[in-house]
Amino acid sequence: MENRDRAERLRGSGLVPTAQRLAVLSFLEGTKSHPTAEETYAGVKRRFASISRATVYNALEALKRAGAVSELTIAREVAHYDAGPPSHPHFLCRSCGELYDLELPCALRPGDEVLGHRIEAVQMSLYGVCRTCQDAHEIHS
Amino acid sequence: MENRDRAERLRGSGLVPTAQRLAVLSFLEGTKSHPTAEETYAGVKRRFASISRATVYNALEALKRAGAVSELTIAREVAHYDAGPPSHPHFLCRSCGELYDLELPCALRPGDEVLGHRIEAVQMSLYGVCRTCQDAHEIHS
DNA sequence: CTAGTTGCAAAGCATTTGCAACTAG
DNA sequence: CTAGTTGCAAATGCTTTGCAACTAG
Repeated sequence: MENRDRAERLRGSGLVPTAQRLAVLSFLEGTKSHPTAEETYAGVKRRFASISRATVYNALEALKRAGAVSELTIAREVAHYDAGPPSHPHFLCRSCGELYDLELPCALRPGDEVLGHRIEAVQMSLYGVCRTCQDAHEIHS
Repeated sequence: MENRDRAERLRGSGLVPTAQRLAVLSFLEGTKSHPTAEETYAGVKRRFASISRATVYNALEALKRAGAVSELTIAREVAHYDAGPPSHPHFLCRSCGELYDLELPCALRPGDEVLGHRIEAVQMSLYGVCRTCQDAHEIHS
């Protein structure tokens, strides 16, 4: 019953830990992909049939505020959400569309200050062709 | 008549240097802000009244392909465009919405390889409260 | 009560698409 | 001719909003 912990965490951030929010958070923590808001809606709806789209969007916003999830703006069309540790770089392959987590430290971190600006979140986004797609291409050539 | 140079540059990248594309490129090079596609459309339309929205979007896409401009996905809702040197970090203030260029070197650069993935573009996005807004807030407290 | 949340449907808006007309080679 | 571009209007699709009903304290 990890939900106890989740509820505590949210309460600690000043958020009412509603069933809907816990369902969203639990869904995001249970996946290693980086679901979009729509994917999150679809995924959560499977276990929580009555949840509405607006509520999922609200929950994502609230969880983001609470620091429980982070929003990736690496792709132009849609936001992706990540419940993992914040501030690691991401890599988006333009060939297959796969979104990778890179386990590298980032030079800048939330809490740092740059030129007087207070940093609360950092996103390092890398774009290119992933290893797998490069290999696949070699085979065909 | 810098447009000669621009045209050459585009041709070199395999792009037909149409008047519309040159107008878009020239507009972006002439501003230090980071216009959205809509702002670019509005700005270019002032000098090139007949240009259409779709053409501006097409041109931005083409210029991006050619490496003449880069697209910032720092904000969720809209793409911003930058004709400046690629790969410097950007800072978005959540209080005033201002988008700052940070004149810092980035550890990773296009052409590098990370874990086998070939990097073609890098975006370092920082979010928080800018110096100006922090100062303004202090005054009120 | 009061403030915060939910669910629904409708609206908003940035971006894309279909397509016919145009242009450069 | 042929491929690439343009301009227009309509469509798409993610996200937000308005609002009434519900809930916790």
